[in-house]
Amino acid sequence: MAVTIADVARHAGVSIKSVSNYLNDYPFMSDAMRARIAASVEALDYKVNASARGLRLGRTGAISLVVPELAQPYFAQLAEDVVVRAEHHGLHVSIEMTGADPQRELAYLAGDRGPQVDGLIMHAVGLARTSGEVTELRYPTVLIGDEIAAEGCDFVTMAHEAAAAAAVGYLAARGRTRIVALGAERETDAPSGARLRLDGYRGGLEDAGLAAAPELLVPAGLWRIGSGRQAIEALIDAGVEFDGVVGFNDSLALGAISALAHAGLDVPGDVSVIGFDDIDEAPFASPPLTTADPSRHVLAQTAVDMLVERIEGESGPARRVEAPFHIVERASA
Amino acid sequence: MAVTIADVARHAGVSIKSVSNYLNDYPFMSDAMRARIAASVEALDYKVNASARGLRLGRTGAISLVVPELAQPYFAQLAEDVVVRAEHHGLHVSIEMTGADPQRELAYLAGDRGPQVDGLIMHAVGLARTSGEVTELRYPTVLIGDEIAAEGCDFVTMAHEAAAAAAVGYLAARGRTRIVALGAERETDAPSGARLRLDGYRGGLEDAGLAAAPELLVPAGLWRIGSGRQAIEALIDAGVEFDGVVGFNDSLALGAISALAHAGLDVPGDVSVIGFDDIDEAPFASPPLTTADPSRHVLAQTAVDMLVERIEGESGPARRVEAPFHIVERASA
DNA sequence: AGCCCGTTCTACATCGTTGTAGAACGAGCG
DNA sequence: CGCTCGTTCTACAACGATGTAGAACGGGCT
Repeated sequence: MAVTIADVARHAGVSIKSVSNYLNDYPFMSDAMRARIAASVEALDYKVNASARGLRLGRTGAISLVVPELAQPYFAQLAEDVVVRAEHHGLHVSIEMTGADPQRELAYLAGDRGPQVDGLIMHAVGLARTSGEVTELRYPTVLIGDEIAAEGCDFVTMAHEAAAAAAVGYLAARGRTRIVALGAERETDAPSGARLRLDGYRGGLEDAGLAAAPELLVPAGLWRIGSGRQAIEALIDAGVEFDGVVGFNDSLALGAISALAHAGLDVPGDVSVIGFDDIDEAPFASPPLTTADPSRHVLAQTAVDMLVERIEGESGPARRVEAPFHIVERASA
Repeated sequence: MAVTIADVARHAGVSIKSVSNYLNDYPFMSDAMRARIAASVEALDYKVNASARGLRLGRTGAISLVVPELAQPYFAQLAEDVVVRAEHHGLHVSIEMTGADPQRELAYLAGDRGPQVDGLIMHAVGLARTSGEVTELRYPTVLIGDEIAAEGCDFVTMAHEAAAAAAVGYLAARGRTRIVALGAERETDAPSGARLRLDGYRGGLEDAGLAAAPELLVPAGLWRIGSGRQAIEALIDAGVEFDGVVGFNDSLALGAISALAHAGLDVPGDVSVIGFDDIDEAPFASPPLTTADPSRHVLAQTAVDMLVERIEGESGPARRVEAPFHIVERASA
């Protein structure tokens, strides 16, 4: 049986509450008592029981981070940023995966899945593509990246549209005229990140005076490197002409580079490629990947900080923060 | 205030214990009662309080996964495998990072850091390089990857040595004679993965009748793509001749490919590169990365399953499982 | 009828912690 | 001396769930 606060109290010859006070840095305590208790804690190797404390305080000291897949570099790196920032607030992070399934995303928001936590950070991509309203929220919640129709929860989002437009502009300025949108989805009304990036792509084309061509709108399922590779291979096989690719994330762009290299095409000689996210691997691709950086660190940090404020009782209206972006110039475009 | 089991009982007009029985699928209950309670649970949107249940049962329903960095693809993908397998057992996973710091690794093992959980899976790399004995274990623990001197905890490890030797053999069979060990550490007595891979490298060299050369032993700090790139750039700058690289993980190997491409060297024409891990990105590098696959999925799955057995009371002697490896042939070597 | 037994339900104690209320103490004041 | 006040400590209740013990019931047996 684990050693409890009562064991420590007995060992130190003091009351249970005094031990509790010691553990919680209660200021009105003699140094002698503090020392006695410290010695007993040490001697018995006492550790507080988080369940009991959680029950008493109504807090668990943990938050959930819900993402589609951890294996995607962008989400893994986001998760690392979130874990580090949460630790800064003394919180632990339980990580859950949805596979971009809207049902699962909903279940996490409603608290039907996942561990009990004090708050939730979710990067919803499945739900963002459907247009239902989410009303059931079990915990203080911060949504990251994509926006969904949900009441009273904070958003930390990125400049999907402006960044995508800038990426297209970047390619157009370098003389590219047939630019693929890699990751383009079928139409939805919901303002998902994917949809906004597509809007930005269209806007960028228009700004540059380029014609839109439906065959250049290439969907890619889950935005993994393998999907990007397959999609571009298929495009080449189909004989579609193109001289630029905007990958809607870096994994897709890296997949495109892989497909182009395989087909014997030069990047950026024959085709320029630009990505989105600036994942850690981007500088090391061949060629190094030019990309739109939506400030992942800022996103993660802001999301955690906002969530902590909510957990601590902040009850103002729902907030919306948009992180800045900038184009990181490398050699692929 | 959240709705409790007592609220449900009152609403349904039954005792608290009956609600508890319902929630725990107690078999001796009339269907009428079951239905009444189900309706009340639904009506009040009742969710069990994990802290209270945890306090009563002495279980939290969560395990910790402790890794050096989540941003490294290998650990991210391992984490995904662990989360998926844990979910299969109804467990949640809290992820912690150590930055490979032995002090932090120790603190997690001793339960001085991290949330309260039912068990711990750790990929220790800092501790594996020191040779102290670890005796304090707070939870049932499974160590993954590297072995450390710890009493009574299960290991799930991989064929570090044999795989590294096979990788060297693979390059040697293709006529490579000056083979770099990328990720070689300074000597330690502790049988860390890094050390075992180096031993395997040496053995492979010997088997192939090749001479060892100290300038081909290249350390790389944290095994990230950037470290691999830097190390190989420095090697080229120093004028060291080599025609093969064994990356001690895939990120390092990918960094090597990046450095070689940057220097205008052809892979595998001028230099063959082989990695270790078979991360998801390996097939999509230019050229696709040949690598030693230590069966990451098996590792993760076995670790979780063994931990679950321990949590459920299995008390046999410490076990040691070694996952098989095989070389995945692609184009980089 | 009287008994046992399985089913169905309830009351109560308990897990380990922290908040509340208040006791005991000495110092400072009139 | 008697009072208040701040400090230091203690006893007890409470958080929300589950295990134990046992009550009440009806059916089947002798």
